[in-house]
Amino acid sequence: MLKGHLDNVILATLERGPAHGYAVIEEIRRRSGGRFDLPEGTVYPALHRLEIAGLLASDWVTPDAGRRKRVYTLTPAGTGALRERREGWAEFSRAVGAFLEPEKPWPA
Amino acid sequence: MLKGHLDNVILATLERGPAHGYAVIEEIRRRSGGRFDLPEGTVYPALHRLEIAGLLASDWVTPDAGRRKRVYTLTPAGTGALRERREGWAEFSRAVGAFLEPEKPWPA
DNA sequence: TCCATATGCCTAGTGTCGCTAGGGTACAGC
DNA sequence: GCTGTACCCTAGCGACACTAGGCATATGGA
Repeated sequence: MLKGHLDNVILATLERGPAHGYAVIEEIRRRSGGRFDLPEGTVYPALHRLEIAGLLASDWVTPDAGRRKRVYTLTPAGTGALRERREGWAEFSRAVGAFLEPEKPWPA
Repeated sequence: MLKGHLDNVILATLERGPAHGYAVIEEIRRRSGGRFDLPEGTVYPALHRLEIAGLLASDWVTPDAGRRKRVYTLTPAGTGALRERREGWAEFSRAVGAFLEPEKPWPA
């Protein structure tokens, strides 16, 4: 469970270039060292949400070999949102860390 | 919003000693530098959940001056759970950081 | 040829979680 | 007396991600 940070992780994954849903799932699993093995029922609705929110755009691609794929690309709004969410994550993790990492108290 | 880490923060707060619900709220606000200003409707049900789960124990205290307070104490099970949750948080924040903090990739 | 597996997309329903919005009591200061 | 603060509680709601399904195409082995 990504506890509210699923969208951030998806946006960060697509920052490296467009990808279709299934590839996003594999990339997240790979890049997290297997920690985040997300079911499709989690990722596909999230991609739809992000597209409706204007942070992603999608195109259907029909390759010569293989199945049709829906390829998602980060929009400019998505890039901006990702930047803000990075800052949000930094602040959040620092604040929670102040409780769970006693050697790292909240900076005065 | 604490995104699934509310229980961890409460347990960590009570690690420093018993406290009643209202004091827990204030301590969390103080210790987070105002970042986590939790409504009572969030904290009280969480304390009840944690008590039912056996991680906290509570006693009603009637001081000479002032109102009755329900004071919560970490149980041994709660102390053990907090230790595990610390490790869980470390792993989680490292994994999310691998996406949102590009300078800190997932350790190989 | 047939079947299993992998690829690839999708949705309805559900449980958990934390918040909103309310309710109530007791004490202190104006 | 009235307001503000301390202190406790609950019902209901919305967001989120997961379960559990469905469906279609490509591929490789038996």
